[in-house]
Amino acid sequence: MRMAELSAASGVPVATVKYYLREGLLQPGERTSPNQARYGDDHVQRLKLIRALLDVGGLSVATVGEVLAAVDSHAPTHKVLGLAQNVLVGSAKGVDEESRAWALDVVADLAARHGWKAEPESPTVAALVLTLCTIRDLAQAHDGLLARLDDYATLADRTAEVDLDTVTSLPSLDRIVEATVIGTVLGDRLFSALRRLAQSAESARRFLPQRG
Amino acid sequence: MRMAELSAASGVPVATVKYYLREGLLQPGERTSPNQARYGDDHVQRLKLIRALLDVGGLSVATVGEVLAAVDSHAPTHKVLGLAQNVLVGSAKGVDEESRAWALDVVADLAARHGWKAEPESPTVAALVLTLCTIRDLAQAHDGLLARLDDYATLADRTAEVDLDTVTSLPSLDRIVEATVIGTVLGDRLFSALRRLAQSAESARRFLPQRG
DNA sequence: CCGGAATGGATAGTGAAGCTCTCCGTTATG
DNA sequence: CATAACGGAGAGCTTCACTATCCATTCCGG
Repeated sequence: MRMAELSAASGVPVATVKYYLREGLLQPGERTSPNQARYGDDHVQRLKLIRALLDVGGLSVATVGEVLAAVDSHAPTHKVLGLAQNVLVGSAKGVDEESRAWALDVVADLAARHGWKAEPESPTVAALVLTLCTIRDLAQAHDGLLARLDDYATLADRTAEVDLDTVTSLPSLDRIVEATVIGTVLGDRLFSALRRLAQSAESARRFLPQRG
Repeated sequence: MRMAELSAASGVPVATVKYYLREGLLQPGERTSPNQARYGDDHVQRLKLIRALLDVGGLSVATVGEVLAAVDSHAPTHKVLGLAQNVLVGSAKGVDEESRAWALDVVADLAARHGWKAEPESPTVAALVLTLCTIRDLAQAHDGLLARLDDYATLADRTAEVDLDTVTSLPSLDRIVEATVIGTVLGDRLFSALRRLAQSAESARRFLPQRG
């Protein structure tokens, strides 16, 4: 398969494929001459994954590069997931030390109650801290939301169980990390859409007059 | 409060405040002269909300403008939430008709089983359709994930109940829509971080050797 | 085996987004 | 009354994700 065919098979323009090659998102094809290369089905698959992470997952090209590099290097799964979480974080800038300490405390408590391991340096914890600080600063639904953190955490536990069931039901252990990345990034989008539909229905159930 | 103080109080640079004024995200201050204005605490609050939606929520300036306009116009809550969902959608371009029909079918079934109302034109359904089509196209965890859609939907129902509990526990009905927006946008980030931590713990529980 | 098309690779350019800078004439302030 | 800050408008800047143009080399149909 050559460039034009790869482009046709994946739906990604030739110029864009070249760009992904330059950025290291896509591994170079197998050389057949000093300046010719051949591509395979795995390149098509990889391109689809890249587009999914970019378009649906909303990751940046740089983040996709890091995630894919981690996937290819057979890094531990949790590390890859942490990188995928980088969607939003950017180092939690602009949070003052007092808020940060408070949030870390909240997270530590929560983690202890739910048997989680919350390392303060992980991107996930950073994201959580930033979100908690922002909620606190906005103050609107502050205590109400914090009082229900445990409820959310319990639901997160259940969701994670389903996530792991999904992943472990996969046949090929080879692409399991890749599938986990897909599940994580697209799973977030999926769940947030489902949650919105459920909110709508629940809201109607509570506030609209009963019929029937 | 004048421009410089507003900037100091909110942590947003003067030039950026002016930019948000131009874009209509922030309502103009109260005029004290033909070309002087005064700002209040609500402007500070609004600026914090804008930054939260931009930085943590990841919405675009244009989307924030639409969401805030909807909030200010006392539009129905579900409409405001639909707008906030626009984070990712962009019209679900590039999905062929067959995939689209399949996904709509899946969503309709799911909605029927869970008592949801899924209008095909809503941004939420569009987001769901795009995500489902992408998952199907990637094929990796395809059937495994689809087989567990109902599980996720059930968890989404539970989450929505907690969401509604949080919102209805608020005292001031005035800012309830605003609080709902915050809860929705930041709630997604919050839940996804919790889910990641829970996944990590669950993964360790299943795959690491027991200790103790 | 020859000539036009396609290829890999490099460099430069494009357009959108989100600010940021500079001016300007006016107005508050010590 | 000087000077600093103000509101407002426009242009400029930077980053990001592509996209377009070149070029020398290589493939491929006749």
